[in-house]
Amino acid sequence: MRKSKKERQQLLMSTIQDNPFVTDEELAEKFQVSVQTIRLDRLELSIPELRERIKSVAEKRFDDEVKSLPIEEVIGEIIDIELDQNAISIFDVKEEHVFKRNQIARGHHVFAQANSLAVAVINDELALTAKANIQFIRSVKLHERVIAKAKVEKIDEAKGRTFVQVRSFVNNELVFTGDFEMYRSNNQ
Amino acid sequence: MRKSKKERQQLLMSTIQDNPFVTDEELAEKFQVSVQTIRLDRLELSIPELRERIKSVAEKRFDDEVKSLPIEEVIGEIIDIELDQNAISIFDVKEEHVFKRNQIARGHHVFAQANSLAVAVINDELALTAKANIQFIRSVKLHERVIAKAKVEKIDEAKGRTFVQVRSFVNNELVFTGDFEMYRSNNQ
DNA sequence: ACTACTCTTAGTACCTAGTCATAAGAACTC
DNA sequence: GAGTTCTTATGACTAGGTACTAAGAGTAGT
Repeated sequence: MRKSKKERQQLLMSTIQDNPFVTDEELAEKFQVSVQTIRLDRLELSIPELRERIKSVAEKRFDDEVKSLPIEEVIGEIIDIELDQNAISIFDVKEEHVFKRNQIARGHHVFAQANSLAVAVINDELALTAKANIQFIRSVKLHERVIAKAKVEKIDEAKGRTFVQVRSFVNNELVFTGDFEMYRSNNQ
Repeated sequence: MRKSKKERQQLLMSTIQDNPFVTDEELAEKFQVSVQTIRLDRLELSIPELRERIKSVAEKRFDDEVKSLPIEEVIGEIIDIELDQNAISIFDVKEEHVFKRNQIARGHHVFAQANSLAVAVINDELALTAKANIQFIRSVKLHERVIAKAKVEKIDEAKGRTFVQVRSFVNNELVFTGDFEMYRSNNQ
């Protein structure tokens, strides 16, 4: 037997939701009603026509592409630096940095902030990370501001190594520490 | 003066490439030719009509979504996984991952691949990194393909910790190792 | 100068997947 | 049986095309 109007419209919504590429004709066939009925339904439910639906899917994809490019680029903003001594950077945790399920920042973003600060503090053309010993003390959540402080512990000119300690805080609470052993580029 | 046919078709290609949402009429206006000429050009260049272009953009987005839902949270692409045992992912180093000056991959990308593989291999709602001991053995360069292999070393049910070792290779050469101590979410 | 050829433009018929408006029949509810 | 809602049909119109035919403009070869 054919469904009631309400039932049909409910199903119509979810059908289009998970397949926006379906035409009115296909829907009419599916629900055993006329094409006109489907169109009335869409009108009542404010569901745009096939072509508009496809277009908006395509546009969203375009937006996403523009958005996801610069994410990897910036790993915190350096607000203070004294080369070969210390440096401070801030990093605001946004939607794109957290696990969706629990809003906890993914470890590699917190690491990336610390690591790139360790690279920046070194007064050299370019430093590379050789080793790191890191510890995540407590998880960082969405919208928290992480302040990373790097301190150069020791410079071994002979071996071309520099040891940097980075501590990251949220509201003065320690959330991460890392001891980095860095190559100096002249030794690379 | 108006461009030659070849020039116009070259430009037409790139114009549509970076904005598939442009109509023949807009193109005709842009190149100061008739709509029919644009259509002949598209025919010669095998460029589909606006609606087909939009549709294919939308479809690609859909494909991506299906593909990227389970993997999205992982840096690099997982190609093999046995939960609580081992996993393998590949990560191609592109322009956006390297220092411009020397084409060497930034450490945090290599770390991110290893770290997220360590998260993925754990058979649990969600794992978090507690500690990590990492070593960059040799630098990874632009266009190299990093293959990370994660191995679960020990599961401490009582403490809710899992120990994972990750080794990353480029052409069978070890470039990175990391020992990760992971929280299990039930203990979080 | 005439022919041959490419390039461009115009026009017609047709298509899909719709919109909007009007009308009328069918099915329920009071 | 009347009133209301729901469904279907019909006609006119739209965007953004395809496919095809036809004709004029410009250039090159002989």
